[in-house]
Amino acid sequence: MPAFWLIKSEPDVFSYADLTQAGREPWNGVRNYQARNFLRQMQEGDLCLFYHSNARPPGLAGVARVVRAAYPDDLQFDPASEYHDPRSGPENPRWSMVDVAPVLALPRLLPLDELRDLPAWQDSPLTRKGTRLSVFPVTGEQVREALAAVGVALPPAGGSSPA
DNA sequence: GCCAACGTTGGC
DNA sequence: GCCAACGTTGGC
Repeated sequence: MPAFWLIKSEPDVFSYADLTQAGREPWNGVRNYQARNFLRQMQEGDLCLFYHSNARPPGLAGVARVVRAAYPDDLQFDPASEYHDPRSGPENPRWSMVDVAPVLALPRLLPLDELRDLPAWQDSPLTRKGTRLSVFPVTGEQVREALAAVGVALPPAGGSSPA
């Protein structure tokens, strides 16, 4: 039974369309412990709602799938990277990443404003004021409601099974 | 271990 | 571009 997550990205930096084009992408650069801990819980096959933050409007753009579970984020070792962490070394990697692949582009962006109106989204790090967490779990009901709002169903690619 | 200063996130 | 909220850093 796959779990469900939400991952944020600024579309100016990396959009869902970019993921579609890339086919697969390491989800690197996460430098927050709570988000990292969620990354480490991800399993291959888990589905991720792909959220566009710092966008107009912000909202859900697509669904992605975890295609590789957590492994060390290579950018932390790269002095030239803005994500370099001098406290981290190959023997004591501090930061993790997963690989994700596109599953489904939503037929239209589902804006944050509409998400706020959905019953299952009343209590979420996304809609809670002041929360900036960029990776967190969502419920199956949240996924179902969000997809229903744009007229699509849970993609079978995630391995969702009937009850 | 406290806490002020600072940096970042992200909606507006 | 503004700014509220929050995480991290570092002096003590």
